[in-house]
Amino acid sequence: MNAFVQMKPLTTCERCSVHQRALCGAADPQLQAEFERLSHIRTFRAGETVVGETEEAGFVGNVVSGVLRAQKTMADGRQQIVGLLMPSDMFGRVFARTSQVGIEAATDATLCCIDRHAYEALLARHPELEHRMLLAVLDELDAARDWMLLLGCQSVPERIASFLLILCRRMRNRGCRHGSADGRFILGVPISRRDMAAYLGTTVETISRIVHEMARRRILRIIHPQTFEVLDHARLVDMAGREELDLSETLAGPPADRLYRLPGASRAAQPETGWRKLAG
Amino acid sequence: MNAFVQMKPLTTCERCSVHQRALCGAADPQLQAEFERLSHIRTFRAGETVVGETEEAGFVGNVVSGVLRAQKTMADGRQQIVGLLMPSDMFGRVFARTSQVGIEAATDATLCCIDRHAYEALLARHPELEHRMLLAVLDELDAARDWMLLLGCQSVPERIASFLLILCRRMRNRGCRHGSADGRFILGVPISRRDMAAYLGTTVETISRIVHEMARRRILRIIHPQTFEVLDHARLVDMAGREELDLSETLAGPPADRLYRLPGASRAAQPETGWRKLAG
DNA sequence: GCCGCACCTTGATTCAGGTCAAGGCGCGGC
DNA sequence: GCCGCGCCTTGACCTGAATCAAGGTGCGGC
Repeated sequence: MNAFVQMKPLTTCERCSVHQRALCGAADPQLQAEFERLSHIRTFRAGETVVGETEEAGFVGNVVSGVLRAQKTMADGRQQIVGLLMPSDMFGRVFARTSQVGIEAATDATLCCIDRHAYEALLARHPELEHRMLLAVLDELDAARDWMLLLGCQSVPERIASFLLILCRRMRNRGCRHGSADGRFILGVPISRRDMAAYLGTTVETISRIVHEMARRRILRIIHPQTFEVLDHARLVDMAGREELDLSETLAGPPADRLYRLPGASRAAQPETGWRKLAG
Repeated sequence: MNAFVQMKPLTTCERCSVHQRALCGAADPQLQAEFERLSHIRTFRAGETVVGETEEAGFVGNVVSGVLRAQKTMADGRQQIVGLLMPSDMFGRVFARTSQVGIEAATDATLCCIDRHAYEALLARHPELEHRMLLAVLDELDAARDWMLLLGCQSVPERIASFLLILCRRMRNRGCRHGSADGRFILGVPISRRDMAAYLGTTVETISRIVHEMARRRILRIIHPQTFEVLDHARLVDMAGREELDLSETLAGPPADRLYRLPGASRAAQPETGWRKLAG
């Protein structure tokens, strides 16, 4: 495409940092104009509630910057974070009064919001948009099931390693090839220990202990409570006990067409405990 | 509608027991004819694999009878069941080579199968079908997140009580007002202890202990390892620690517009242990 | 009937990780 | 600077549930 074609000034949406990744970015010009007209930017401070768990949200939207947590709370206050929403991720529940998932800002955040009913109408008028939405929701469902495996089967050290690897992958997928320019891999964790605990189904104390043990073993270095340097990626993968989280091929070059190994022989094998198997 | 209108003989699909509940049942006549032409019935014996976890499934479909388990397996053999599929539920993953979820028959099962690509083509040609699919997948996502709360926050006794309440609800939703005619509530658990353990993120031994303890406390009666009589529904709800699983209103009559209580004061409250709080 | 197998139960023991308690650290406000 | 608060860390201790180890039970096959 010729550069001169773009002489026309960019619209607000076209200048949006997540426009390329979000659903709205794939829309045709007419639909984009509708998005432009219907959506508006809202900002939230860390800790503010975007959508209460039990309230009917009037709007849905996309994260433009910052991180949201999607969480569920039990009557006695126990909480589980069921998803971390990063820039370009959708939030909110269409076609239902409520999904019983609350949305809060985990960091200061900028959101692109759109009235829920207006968005539903848009989906009804634009099957291709609804199709892309279906693909996105199917991916979310896959991710949720993956997290069920983590919560149901993995030890806490394995969960922490898996979480860090997923953060690594997300960073890489968003184009940050390394966290730092000099080839070291700096990993920023965008949430507090408390949120990590609520996401991983554990406690802040246990996370602190395990992260420090990982530092003692030179798997990572703690630069700051929320900033690590990954020193030994291979052992991090080992620790996660889940080869599909291995990123080595994306570090080394383009991914080979992956070969998935068969499940282990025993149907009810026990975990080789995180620490025990990594003699150290 | 007049009975005479139905003089025309029913098609195979129209005679299908899940036709009313499944996606295909909502289709217009022309689309239904396509379903009729493209789908075929397959049967599986308990334990057989419908779709391997790592293989590309050529087909998707609906459960007609029996129960399937959707599961994920780690390299060392640990397994997590991420969903139980009952009659009228969909299985399989459209628009992806694989979703890393295996499907196995938990009981003998009859499935209505359709070629995946044919189904995708159908979705592309029929936006109203795709819309209904989106609604179904959104519901599945809600359910998956609910299960994440169970796995991440609840004690094993709470999980078991929640599971039994969910089974009660499903039975009721499918129109079985009581499990038995004489007003007693008989609950058939359609899966083995092993599958319950893999679904609830625990072990068969722990399930056995807790179920028997529940029997000792007269919360339920064990008629058979997979058949219980629910004796004390209220204490079962208490034990689950999750009021939204309460079915009393559906037992008593039409649901009142539910009032959801606010989350507890403390953000990191601890569970009152299943047994302790039910002094017994 | 009897065997063999899969599934379930029960008891003893262990241990991962939660709980409780006590600081440390960093940072914003005054 | 100094205070106070929120967040993180660390240690001691406890316990819920996993693990290990026997049996029991029911059922299909022969």
